[in-house]
Amino acid sequence: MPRKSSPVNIDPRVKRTRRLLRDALVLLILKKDFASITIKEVTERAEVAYITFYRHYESLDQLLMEVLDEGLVELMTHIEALARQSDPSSLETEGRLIFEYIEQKADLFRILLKSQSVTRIRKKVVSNISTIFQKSCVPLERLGNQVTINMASNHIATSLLSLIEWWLENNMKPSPIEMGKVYKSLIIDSTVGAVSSLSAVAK
Amino acid sequence: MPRKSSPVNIDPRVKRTRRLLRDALVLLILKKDFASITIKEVTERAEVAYITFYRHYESLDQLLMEVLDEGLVELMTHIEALARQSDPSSLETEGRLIFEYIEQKADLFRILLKSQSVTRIRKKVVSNISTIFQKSCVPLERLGNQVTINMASNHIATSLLSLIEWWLENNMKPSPIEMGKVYKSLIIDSTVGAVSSLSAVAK
DNA sequence: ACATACTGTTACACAGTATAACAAAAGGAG
DNA sequence: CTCCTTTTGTTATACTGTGTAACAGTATGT
Repeated sequence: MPRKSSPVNIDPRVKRTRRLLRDALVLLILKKDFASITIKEVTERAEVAYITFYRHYESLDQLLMEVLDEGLVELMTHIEALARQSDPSSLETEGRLIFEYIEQKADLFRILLKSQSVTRIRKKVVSNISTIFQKSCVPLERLGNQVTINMASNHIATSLLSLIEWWLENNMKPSPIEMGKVYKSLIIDSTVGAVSSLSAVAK
Repeated sequence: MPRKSSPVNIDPRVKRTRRLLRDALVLLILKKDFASITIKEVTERAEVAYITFYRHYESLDQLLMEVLDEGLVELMTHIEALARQSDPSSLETEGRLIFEYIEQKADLFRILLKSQSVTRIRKKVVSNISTIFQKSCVPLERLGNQVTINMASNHIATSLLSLIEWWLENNMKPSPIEMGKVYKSLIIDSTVGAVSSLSAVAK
């Protein structure tokens, strides 16, 4: 296993090999089911020796994680930045920007959602998005108890993922502008409204 | 492959073997990840010969499908029956009954949700629930266009699944009575409200 | 140009899949 | 109960993919 972190300068051969492996995996996932992909296939497509795979990764899962983390970090900072400016009047715009971003990176998202086969990844994504909304969605903090808030942010995260999945399967048919309205209405406003009504009953 | 359908009388040996294999798989799934389960393990736990597996199933996936279909048919008829009597005033009761049912069959549901690893199964479940709500949820039929209705029923189905998943992971902590309120407020009322507001804008 | 680090080739042990042939046991019809 | 059919068990085998090892070859940077 070549060293990776200590010196900031990574051997260009290592960089190249890892890029080849990541790209090969991406191409394969877009063509077939992740579960049916073998290490041999990846190394052949990447045109590196079979054993070279093991010199960088322990399993295909780990390689997949790296691929997704690459894009996921980017997505998260993007969504987080959008959520930070949670001006209620601009929620529709926030939604539009999310779906425009997805439109750009459609390939990555198809892979990410296909890879829900690997349940851990879905949970990680849900957990990340959930935390973001829990921190930034101001109205939720005031209303309701902790359990309700956990439930609500989990609801927002999973609903958003499902909506994205549905949208990609429908070939991104309603435009991002329309989806922005849907996002505001179906995901955010709905949830905030439900939490407040649930909390009102609790009092 | 022993014949199964033509005569209503199934050989008792076949019945026994298939039951042993199903039970063995269920026990194993509750203990470890489905992806790491081998056919050899299943046959050993079931105390049948290795090759006997292939005399009844083509793959572990197929066996898993049979196990889930068994319980899924039951769940679907249950939810459908509840949704049929969609008296708006009894939505809370409908929700309570769903979560009470899940409480009873917790093991089956843990397996079902763990098996989302097999993406096909999640899609099947979502599609089934989605269709049920699309048919029975009267308010949605009047409001909005077909795309919106598809999206909304998909939203209801995935949200319900996610909520069930969250509830099981939280050791079924808020009582079914509380979850009934959540179901009405967060899943149904929210969605209906959102659809009507989206449709109003469209006009 | 030289030591270092990475990559490629070949070989091997191992586990799981999938099939085949034959023997043994259990079920059903007369 | 007996006989024929069907199912199950045993053993053997080919195949594929995993994961590791040793050694030779190639690229990197100082």
